[in-house]
Amino acid sequence: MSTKKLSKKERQEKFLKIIEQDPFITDEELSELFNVSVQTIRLDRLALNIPELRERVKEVAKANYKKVRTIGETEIVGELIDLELNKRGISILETDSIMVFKKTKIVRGHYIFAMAESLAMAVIDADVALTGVANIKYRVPVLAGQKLVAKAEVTKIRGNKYFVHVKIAVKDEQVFRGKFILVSI
Amino acid sequence: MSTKKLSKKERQEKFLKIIEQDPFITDEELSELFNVSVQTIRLDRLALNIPELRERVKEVAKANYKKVRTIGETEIVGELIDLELNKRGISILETDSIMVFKKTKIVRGHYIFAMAESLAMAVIDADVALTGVANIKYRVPVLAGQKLVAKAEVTKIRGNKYFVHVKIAVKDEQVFRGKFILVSI
DNA sequence: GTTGAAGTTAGTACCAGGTTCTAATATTAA
DNA sequence: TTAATATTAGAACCTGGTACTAACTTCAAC
Repeated sequence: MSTKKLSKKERQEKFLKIIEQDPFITDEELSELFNVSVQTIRLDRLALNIPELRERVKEVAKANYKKVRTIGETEIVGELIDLELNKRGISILETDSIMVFKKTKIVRGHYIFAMAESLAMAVIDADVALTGVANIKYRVPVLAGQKLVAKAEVTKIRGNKYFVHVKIAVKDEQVFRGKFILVSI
Repeated sequence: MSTKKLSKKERQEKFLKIIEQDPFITDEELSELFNVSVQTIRLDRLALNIPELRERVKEVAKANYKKVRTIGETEIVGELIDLELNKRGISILETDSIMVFKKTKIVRGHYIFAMAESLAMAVIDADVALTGVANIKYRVPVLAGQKLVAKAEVTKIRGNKYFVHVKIAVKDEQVFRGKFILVSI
């Protein structure tokens, strides 16, 4: 309830910021905030092409629901396209802008790591596996939008220890390599 | 629209799974799916304590709104609680159930890796840094709910290369250690 | 000061996806 | 067959809107 009234322009500029910052705000709350009628808020939303509360909430929910399912819940980061158990496997991952550092647009290392690690896990024929040791090297920065191709190869199996090499490339350029020792439990 | 009718019990068991898998489904769609009336669906929701569609969507949105800000957008995974640039840093991360493998409830390696890597990056006094090489070891599995404390130490600086050791512990038990070589650009 | 356009407010009818309640009808088990 | 359980139906109400019409305020320009 800011007491002084802003001009239409000022209000609409602030509007955008507020909505971005808090998509969960109702028209009524906004009308109190700006000290204008609900109808004015709705005209503003119309002018600024901002969907109603419920649609905004749904957008946030859906956008993030996907994300949880890619780096959170699914058992593999990237898409498995070939697999020969205990021998080799290939997965691909389309990088996008949510994976990057804002400043540099370079894909954050842990996405690449997650891709490699989960492929290494998929490729070994064990019910449950844990990464024991990993030795990795990033060679070239990856930019948003580039398609990563990961190839994993099982090099040695000793008891419940699996030695897996993973190489990730963009086109023909290797951007990452890592050696993993996985332990099945 | 499964043609055969299930018993109340069977229906309610399936109900839970469906809602978990797709929180965006309306009562009407559910009623068609189960071949019962909308009222029955509502009684089921009441019995199972499942909130209405809009509340479910809001929950997903809110839960993930936070998460995007931790593993998606912010530059550091975990909470930075102490920092001496170019020397050392400490961060903490409360693990939760979305970070785990479903089967084992063990925290997925890349969360731990992301925590370590981002702390290593935070601790060096460079505008932008990339991980060049990392040498890591997971020692003990981490379970959901455990609080991770990461300590990073800069051991050497040579030109634009920074050598950082990161140790992560749960209480007094070390669960992870890693050596990172970061390159500033 | 008057006028006209832009900006704001008010009100009505309607919608989805519900809640809460009462009451009637089906199904099933004893 | 009957009692209990499960299911369906319907009415009134709710939130947070859309879409539309109409009126009222401001304020700048003449």
